Amino acid sequence: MATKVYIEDLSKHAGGSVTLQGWLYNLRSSGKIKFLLLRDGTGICQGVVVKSVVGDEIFNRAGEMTQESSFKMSGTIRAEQRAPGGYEMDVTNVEIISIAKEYPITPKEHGVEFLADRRHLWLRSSRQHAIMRIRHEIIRSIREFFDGRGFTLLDAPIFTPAACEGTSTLFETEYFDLGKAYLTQSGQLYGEAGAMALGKVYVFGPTFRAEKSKTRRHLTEFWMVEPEVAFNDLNDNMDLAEEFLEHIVTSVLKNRMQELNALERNVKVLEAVKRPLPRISYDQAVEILHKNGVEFEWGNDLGAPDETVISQQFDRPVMVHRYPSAIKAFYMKRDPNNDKLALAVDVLAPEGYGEIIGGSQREDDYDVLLERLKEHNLPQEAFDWYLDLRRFGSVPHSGFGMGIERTVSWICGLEHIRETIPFPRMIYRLTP
RNA sequence: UCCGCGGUAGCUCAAUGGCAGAGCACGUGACUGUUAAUCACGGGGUUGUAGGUUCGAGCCCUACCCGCGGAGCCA
Repeated sequence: MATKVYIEDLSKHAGGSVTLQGWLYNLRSSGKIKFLLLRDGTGICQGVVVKSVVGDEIFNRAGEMTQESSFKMSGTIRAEQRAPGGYEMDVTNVEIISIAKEYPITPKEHGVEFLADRRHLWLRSSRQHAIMRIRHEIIRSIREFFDGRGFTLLDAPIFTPAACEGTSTLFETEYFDLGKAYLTQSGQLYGEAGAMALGKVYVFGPTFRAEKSKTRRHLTEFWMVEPEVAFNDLNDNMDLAEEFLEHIVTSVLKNRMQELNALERNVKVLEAVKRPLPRISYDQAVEILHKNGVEFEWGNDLGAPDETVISQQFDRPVMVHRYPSAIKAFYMKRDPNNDKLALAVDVLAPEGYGEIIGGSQREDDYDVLLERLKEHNLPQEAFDWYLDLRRFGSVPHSGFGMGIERTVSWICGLEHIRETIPFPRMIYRLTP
């Protein structure tokens, strides 16, 4: 048996004799010559099986395989201009591992429900493969960004005793003798505790929202990365966010161009993501809406169609800051120059992908924060530990949260968020 | 929760109230350069469920089930 190699490393083995292991992506036959497309998770390579070269037994064996049968093929690697990957194999031997039953996902069109029901198989398709590789690159670059800047990863709990923004959107479960527990909808409050301990932290994990949303932008379970930095004000926070986004997009362009091409993504849009990102106030955003003929009343939150209109004015993500405090969370600090505004910032992705980042400078004054809790009718006991952060050496601090799946959706240019995560959880989907 | 669209072969979809169809997939055969290969032949159906109108319903009506998209909410 020749050396076992992966398809992504084939360029190092040109002219060499190797073995590939994988699954049959497709088979084309022309009488005395067969073309086997082997998929191994790193790429797809075509093996050319010629009857007069391998003999009847191996030739017929190759023809027995069905789509997604697992097998090994050995032979010589040759540069081939016609091959999508640049190389193909002149096969000398084929070894079947397992013949697949009739595979439901053919290289033709399928409907959404059909594919979603077979998500565990759908992941094998080249398009899903490309998305998962880009998702991984995004996550890798996120960790690289923070790890390279002195941040400490702080894992927040998933079971929480109370809501951080009200209970209506929380998944609830029984927790032994301690009553109800909720699945976290954000690790932020714990991130703030971490920032007071370690200065610069990031929380990275799954979050849960029981919103009955049924759109292409919503999951009930999604991943969020949430940096929190002591002594950062709102401007520092925006500086961090734009440097962060630039780093992620640059990394994907550098390391996953092949996958972006497989998705037919227009990379010009991504190449434009360079600092500085435009920063506009909520007031300016409202002006833009009015100029574009959108009826919008100051004080309302921006809806998805409003965000699209605003983002279409720019060629890169846009930061909208200083929203009306009435529509923002209790922990956001008010603007000292205008009590009606919160020191909040949302980053809107281009092309109508909407909000991918939401953040703020946090309220650091004990008395003000206590007042906000009361205004929002939140139970003070549940937040006593959080108030401690203001009792014992409170400092200005800021942070933001970025939704991984919306970011993947935008960078990949996808129609629907369900393709951005291996096994999506949505209001009407819990399987597979 | 509300609004809109849809459900016909394994898949994607056609079918003026009048014989249930095509492409792909699958099976058999042909083919030494195929790229979602091509060509020939073949097997494949309780038209989402229940009722109603009609000489006759995939098509019209009622209810329900399921799916998709959007709004609100949010990342």
